[in-house]
Amino acid sequence: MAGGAQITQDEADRRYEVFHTDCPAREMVDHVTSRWGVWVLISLGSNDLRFFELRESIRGISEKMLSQTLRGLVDDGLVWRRVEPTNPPQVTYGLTEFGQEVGESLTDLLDRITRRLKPVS
Amino acid sequence: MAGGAQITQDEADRRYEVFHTDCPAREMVDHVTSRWGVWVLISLGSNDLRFFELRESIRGISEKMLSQTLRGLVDDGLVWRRVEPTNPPQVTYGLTEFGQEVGESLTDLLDRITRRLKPVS
DNA sequence: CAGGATCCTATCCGATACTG
DNA sequence: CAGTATCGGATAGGATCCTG
Repeated sequence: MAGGAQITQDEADRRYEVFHTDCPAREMVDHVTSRWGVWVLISLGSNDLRFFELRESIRGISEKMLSQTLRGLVDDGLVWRRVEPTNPPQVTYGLTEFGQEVGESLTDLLDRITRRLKPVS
Repeated sequence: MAGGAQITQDEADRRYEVFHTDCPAREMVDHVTSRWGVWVLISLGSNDLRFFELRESIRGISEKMLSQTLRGLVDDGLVWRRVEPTNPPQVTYGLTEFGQEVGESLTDLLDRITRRLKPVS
């Protein structure tokens, strides 16, 4: 901070809106950064996955929370859902364009943290 | 996904570790993406702030959650805390180097979401 | 396989009151 | 100003059982 962050009043105003309780962006961020949403979005970043694949890749998640989280992300337009009417049924999830954008940020966040925590590895 | 994400087995293995329940990186991500942690880190990204400035800039946060969140972030090494022994006392918070890295990712995430939600503004 | 429904517990979190 | 302490309600989330 020493240098002093120079921002215009306009930028400050825009930023301030975001912190308002009923700001739609804030709500979306809260969804995206929810306990399990983060990991679903990161998981789907590298591959489309089926329900059980997600459950197995995200250690510790319950089926209830996985389906609940997925439903929320689909509603938010971050994740798509494709049902194959086979027997047994197959349901695949993947990221929409928006979801990919968001997922990249989250993966970047994870990478930065991982790098810090394991300097040598 | 259309292009197909090519990752090596090594990369896949490394990524997999992260999803393990007791992975330290995962715990850190959970802290960072906590309900209020996100907004504290983003707020401090542009300026060091005092307690009441944070409380006022993050609409809807209670004093309890603010101090609790700050304590956690300080413990994690993301935020520093400076006490001026004046009367009345002044306490200032700011981002450590690590906190700045993380904050940048979060700000980037917020920007992407904001841009999506207001295509024209 | 992919979930929905139910029950129940842990915790989050806000409101309020109090302290240095 | 910058917190802490306590209480109680809301909600997240796990376990289990059940279904198409």
